Amino acid sequence: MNIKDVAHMAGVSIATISRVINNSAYVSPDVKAKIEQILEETGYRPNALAKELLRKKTNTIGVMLPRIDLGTFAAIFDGISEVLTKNGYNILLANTRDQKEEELRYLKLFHEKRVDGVLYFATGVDEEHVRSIAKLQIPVVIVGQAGAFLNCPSVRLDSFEGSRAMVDYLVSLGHRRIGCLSVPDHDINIGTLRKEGYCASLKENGIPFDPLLVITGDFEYISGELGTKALMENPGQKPSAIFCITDRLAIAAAGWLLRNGYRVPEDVSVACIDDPAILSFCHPSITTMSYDYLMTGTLSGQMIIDCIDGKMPVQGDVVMPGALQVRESTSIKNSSPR
Amino acid sequence: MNIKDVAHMAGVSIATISRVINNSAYVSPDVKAKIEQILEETGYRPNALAKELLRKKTNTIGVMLPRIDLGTFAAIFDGISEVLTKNGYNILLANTRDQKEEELRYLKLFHEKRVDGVLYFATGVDEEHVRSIAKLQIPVVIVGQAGAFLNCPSVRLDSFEGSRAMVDYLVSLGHRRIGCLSVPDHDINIGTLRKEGYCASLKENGIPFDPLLVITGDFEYISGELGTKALMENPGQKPSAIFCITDRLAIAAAGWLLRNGYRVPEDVSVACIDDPAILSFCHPSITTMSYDYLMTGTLSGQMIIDCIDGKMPVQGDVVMPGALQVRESTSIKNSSPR
DNA sequence: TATGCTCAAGTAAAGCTTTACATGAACCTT
DNA sequence: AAGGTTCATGTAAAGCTTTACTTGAGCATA
Repeated sequence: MNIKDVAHMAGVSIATISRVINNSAYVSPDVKAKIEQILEETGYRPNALAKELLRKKTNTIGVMLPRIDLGTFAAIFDGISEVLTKNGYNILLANTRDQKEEELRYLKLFHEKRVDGVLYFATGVDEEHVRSIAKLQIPVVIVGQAGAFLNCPSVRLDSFEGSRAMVDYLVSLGHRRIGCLSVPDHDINIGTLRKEGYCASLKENGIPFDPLLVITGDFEYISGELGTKALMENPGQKPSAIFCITDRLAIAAAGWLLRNGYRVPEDVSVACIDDPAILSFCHPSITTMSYDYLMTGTLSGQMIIDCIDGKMPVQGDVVMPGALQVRESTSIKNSSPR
Repeated sequence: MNIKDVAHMAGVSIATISRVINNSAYVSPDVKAKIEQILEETGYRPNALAKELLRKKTNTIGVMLPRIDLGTFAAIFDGISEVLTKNGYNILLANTRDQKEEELRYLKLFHEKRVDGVLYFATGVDEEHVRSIAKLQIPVVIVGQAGAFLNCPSVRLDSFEGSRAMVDYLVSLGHRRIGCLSVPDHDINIGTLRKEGYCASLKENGIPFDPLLVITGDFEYISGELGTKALMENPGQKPSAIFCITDRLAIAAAGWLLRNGYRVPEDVSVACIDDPAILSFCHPSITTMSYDYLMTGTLSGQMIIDCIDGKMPVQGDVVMPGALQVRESTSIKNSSPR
């Protein structure tokens, strides 16, 4: 079923059908009524491929992100999809599941599908990626934590500052031995800046960096459990607080501590970065650095639209500030630990 | 930049370029080498719109789901995207955020974009939706909890049976007053069958249904908190166990109880349906009915591919069984409650 | 009545690709 | 040497839409 068939049924030319569908020119009332009836009966919908091929605009944005199942990414994505949808754009989602090869494959796909723009949650970034993205020749907005690059506008969470502020807060509670559950930093990723923030705070506060206090794992719960175990079974002095570079690690850390006879926060304080809703509702609720994820999403969505429309965004790089959320999982260092 | 430009640069016809790109026919080595070099230099990629328009196949699957930020949906989606990607399909994601109007809009979009098939996580289903879907004239696979309809193949979680088994389990622990945190059932949705399972178990076990024990909210944490509060401040006899129709409600329920001086599970047991990873790692870990979400996703992905390929799936309707996961949040009813 | 204008609808091109069919050169066979 | 194959590449159609331009009817004006 195409526009030609409809035209044939109505006994008019295809141009007239197009005019009725798009309401783009005057069509006499009786002809219009007849065509509308046929459209209704047949359920005909114009072929977007043909239209987009002609117009050279697909109204599609490629969204590349590493893991849609992480609460914070999902929340940002929600903001993105709200704005894009409201402005008539659709989303071609590339859920790379942290696989770099997939990113390159998807970049090719974005190119072939002629998306109007790309929202890029950077994870592993190297020369080849940068070249691939540049080849696209279309607007790109960087979203998330990785540093700005590629001369693209970006919306980023202030991970470094947030981490530093959080560790500062732990120090202000009297903690000096502060464990850190982190991730490998072979690529620019979410964790890198956060670990740097941790280090910066220690330095400012005159606390020597102890490599035994930093455990490197990944973003999964199990890593939080294993990391906490490693910290607490460390032959040296146990930490009185654990700083986790993301929420899942903190939940698992608190879980392991409670399950192994430690009290949270009386014996060990737990804090992290990122604030999915769960952190407020679990027990103990978890002290964290919260960012406005929905806003992060809507801003980046708006930014890519502006780029496409040729309006250079006034502010090229937006840095979203974190807000300290003090909850039940942190307290003043207990001078007589159990 | 299009194939014509490349042909011009290489001094050959567009057909030859196409043959090199698709490796679809023999091209003499020297010509091939030259073309490949030009392709590399220019970064040219063929326009998928034109190709798809010609071939009448978009290699795109429309995936409609109510909330990508729910852990279980995200997990199923992960399975879907794994299978589809592996088979050369792309995903046009419709994240409706529980809005029915959005569903209709997206169905139209799927039609216009000429997706090859649709994976439909049914939420609110009515006459108009059924008609709209039928109009698509393409394969549809129903995913999730809602009952089968539309004569489409489906992959569903056995919500009714899972809920009944869970409540049976609570009864086997000696619980007779079992609260239920549920959701409105004005549409066929996830919650409907689960509440029915709860009722069925009570009936089988000879426990009278008490409407005061059923609290209707929504899928958010806050609902779990408010619902638990309502149950525990109920002037009648308090429940000794709370059955939640989904995970977030259970986490919030446990949180509220612990925060208000109740012990879990000694004073009140908490159990639910759905098993995102968090339920194993929080404290207390939560007894639940677990489904194989990844498999649910891969199966439904495979099914839509089979439908597109004209292979009718051998089994039209797959029902995924639940597996009881007994964890820390449930225990034998305490005969002397605090 | 002849000219010109407006209106409603039609014609055809462009957008980019794949591929069936066509072409011409080079080689082989008898 | 004539005819037949094979090979390497070119030509052109089809897929479906939007829209600039064209057409012809009907009417108004001088």
